[in-house]
Amino acid sequence: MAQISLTFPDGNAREYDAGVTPAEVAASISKSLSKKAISATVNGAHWDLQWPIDDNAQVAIHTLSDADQALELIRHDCAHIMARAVQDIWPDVKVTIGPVIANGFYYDFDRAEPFTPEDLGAIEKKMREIIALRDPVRTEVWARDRAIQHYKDSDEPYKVELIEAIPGDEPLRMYWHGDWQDLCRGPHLQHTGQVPADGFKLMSVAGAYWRGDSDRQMLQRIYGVAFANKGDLKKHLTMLEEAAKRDHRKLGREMDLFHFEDVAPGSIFWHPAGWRMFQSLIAYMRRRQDAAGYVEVNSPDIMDKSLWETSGHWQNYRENMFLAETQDDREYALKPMNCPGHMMIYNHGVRSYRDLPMKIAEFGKVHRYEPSGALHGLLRVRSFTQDDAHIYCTPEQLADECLKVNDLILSIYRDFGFEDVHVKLSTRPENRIGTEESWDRSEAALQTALETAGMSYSIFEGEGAFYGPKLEYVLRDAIGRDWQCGTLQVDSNLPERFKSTYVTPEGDRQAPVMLHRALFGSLERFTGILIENWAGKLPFWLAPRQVVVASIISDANDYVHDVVNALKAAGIQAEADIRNEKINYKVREHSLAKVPIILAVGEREVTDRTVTVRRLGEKQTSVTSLDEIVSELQKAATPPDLL
RNA sequence: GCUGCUGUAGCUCAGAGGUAGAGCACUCCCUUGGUAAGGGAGAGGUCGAGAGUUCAAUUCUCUCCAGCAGCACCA
Repeated sequence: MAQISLTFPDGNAREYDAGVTPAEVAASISKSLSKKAISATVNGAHWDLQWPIDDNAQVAIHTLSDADQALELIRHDCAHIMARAVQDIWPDVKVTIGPVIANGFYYDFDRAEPFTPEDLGAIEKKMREIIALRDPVRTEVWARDRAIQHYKDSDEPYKVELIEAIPGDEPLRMYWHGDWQDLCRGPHLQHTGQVPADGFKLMSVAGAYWRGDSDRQMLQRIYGVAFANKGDLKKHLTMLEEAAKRDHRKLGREMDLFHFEDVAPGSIFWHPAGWRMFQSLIAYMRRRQDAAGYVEVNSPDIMDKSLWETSGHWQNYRENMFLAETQDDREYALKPMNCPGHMMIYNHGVRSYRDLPMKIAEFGKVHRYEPSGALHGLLRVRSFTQDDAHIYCTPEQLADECLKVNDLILSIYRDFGFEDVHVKLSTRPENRIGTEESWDRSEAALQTALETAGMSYSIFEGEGAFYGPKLEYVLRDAIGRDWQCGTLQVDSNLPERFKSTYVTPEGDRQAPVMLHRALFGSLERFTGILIENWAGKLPFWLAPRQVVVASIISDANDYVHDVVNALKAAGIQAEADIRNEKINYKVREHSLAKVPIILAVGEREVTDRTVTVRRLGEKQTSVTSLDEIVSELQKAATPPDLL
């Protein structure tokens, strides 16, 4: 038998027979390693302990203390153990697929009756029994035909379909533990007992389409989370609780920011405090765009169908547009996008190369009939306000304009405390319009902007819009969640459809290049993200309510109004609370409403012209003169771009 | 849109085939209290909408509407 040389992480090499498995290698090193081993890395590939190694290789044996490999295997084995548990309890359930996902795993099943929350408990119990069996995991490579026949015999139609969808006739890998068997790429753990019995939890069951296709069978998906130990699981569950506490729908109610009604699903009723915050965002963005050379416009909300036919929206998105019925014979639609309106503004009159770049911005409210199941608080609504702008420029200006947008986005996100920003670059899809040269130019402009700015980005091949490539800006919030907000898209479609031109220095007419960009994206959505990011405790300049001045005794009520007036005169949002309640009561109520500053005034403060300051989250109070607190809060109320 | 679950007072929730209850919030009275709920009284609900079964439906059945979780979608 041929000899091969395996090199270990410490640099030492040893000779083995070709076809040796990592399990045998581990055994040759030590008995304890052989017991603890879970998998290996062979020449960079994650390798099952049972897979043979045929050539010289770099080999590392993993144990449960190698977090990356361990978590992947624990989660993957959990999915299989769950499927086995389900088929143990309900033998007629059909299995499909069960991959590893962030923090855990899922498995999709086909079963006529729905799984109930009680069922999840029973499945968990059965899983722990399987783990306790410490069943060895076994794997074999089967010919494709044999595998198909096997699944036909065992009446697992989904597995048959999966195999038939795998191209070529490469052999397939089968796995077993106990009598239970699944088709799987692997790798897997050594035995079921390596899954920590107290490190996983089944979370929920929900519908999911077979193969992600909404035209196909709806399956039942059971989600679970799994970690290396009980402590990590608990940490994760605590994080979920923390996220639930930050839910902007809950905070929106508690802080009295907005609400929804059945008569307008997906549309927001903004209350005074929420609307103030919303308007602060618009005011901020208006200043930033003004400074960056944008001009603001406003285009009609309802326009004739013919405009939407010209833009192409009618053909592509008619199902998702709100239509307006009127007494005349014309058909109108509520705008789902601002761009066609901006095209009309651009096209009104003759544009010269001297006018470019022309940056048209609008805080336009767009309406889209989103599928009912997609609606979610402020994050996915049917009518929302975009901080939308379109940049018309020459091909030569394109790269520079992309860079400018990128810089503006980053600078703005930084003002909101978002430093961790990732970009997704989506390139030309199969189904597209425009010349290869214009795609080359557009993609290069976006990529160059990212490179020049030193951005972290990933490329999504073929994911671009049919009219041009796009960037999507993803920011990470205070508890590590990612939110897609800004977007920058190059468009060679609309200028053509609307026959837009500019006069070149030579006196010719040429089509401008057009950029679509939104920085917050949807103002409504961004507001929701900010609420969740700050858990409702927004920075003072953005806080929906800033100051409550509360009287301790009714004799201080007049002075309360003096203080409120002084604050208001300084541009601070202040309210009086002179209700016939004790100060404890007032402090509790305003603290729960997350008002950042409570100023309490009683007999002493009236006499001394002072206030007692209580800051949200602090128990300690301090006494300050009225003048001092006004100037301090005035500074705190200044938006970051005006500091 | 699809699968499952849910819908009772402004909010959080209990309840039962014989037309409803709690706490908080609200109104009034007493209380003027120094930093997370002072006391008392009162008002408030076609039990999401419609239809069916029944002597009787808020409760059971169906349809619709809305919400929640996920999937699909997101110009």
